[in-house]
Amino acid sequence: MLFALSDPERLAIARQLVDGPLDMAECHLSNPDVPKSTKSHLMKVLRTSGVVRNEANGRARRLSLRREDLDARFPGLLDAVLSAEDGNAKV
Amino acid sequence: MLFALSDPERLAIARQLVDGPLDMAECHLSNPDVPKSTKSHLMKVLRTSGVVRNEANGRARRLSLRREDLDARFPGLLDAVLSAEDGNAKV
DNA sequence: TCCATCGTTCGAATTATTTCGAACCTTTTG
DNA sequence: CAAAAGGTTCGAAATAATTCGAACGATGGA
Repeated sequence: MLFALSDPERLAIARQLVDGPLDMAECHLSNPDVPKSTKSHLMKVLRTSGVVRNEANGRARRLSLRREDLDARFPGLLDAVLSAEDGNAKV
Repeated sequence: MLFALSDPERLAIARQLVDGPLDMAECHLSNPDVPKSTKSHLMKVLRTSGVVRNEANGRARRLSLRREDLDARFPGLLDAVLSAEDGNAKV
């Protein structure tokens, strides 16, 4: 999990999900030109590390933070990570 | 910082320093047979990411957690990481 | 002084991550 | 039904991180 969030792009994704689920297309990367396979891979890392959920939603994909699971397993960690340095710093 | 702590060995080192500074030789790795250059490199990652301090102490090296600095920059993060899952889980 | 101790740094080899295009799948729209 | 939209997966190439031995530096003791 720490590894998944140690990448700025992945951390930024997690931050976008803090206010509720988003369809993949609504999740923005810092560089809007990365190919979809790359974006998909970023999601996969977040997914396999247990940070996000990724369920089919029509032809889209609904992404959501796995808050409960994470808070249960690592209390305080997610909050600390997501709030760290107001989102603009290397974490 | 998250990256530095996302490695189990480095996290274990950080945990050993939570109760106070230690000389490098007193810091134990899960595998006691790793060469010193490898151990030194692990420390370097922790050092350059700002997690630990490493000052000369005679011919030894005194390692210490940079608690204040880290708590100031990432409030709650260190505590959450260090206490997560009682130290035995992948974080 | 000379030598052993405790670590660091360097470079090369290994291993792991990231990145991207192409092929593919499913759902929606025309 | 065909084609477009939205994503996933696979494989290969490029990057980055880890690992280790060897060479080095400083300190402390004989």
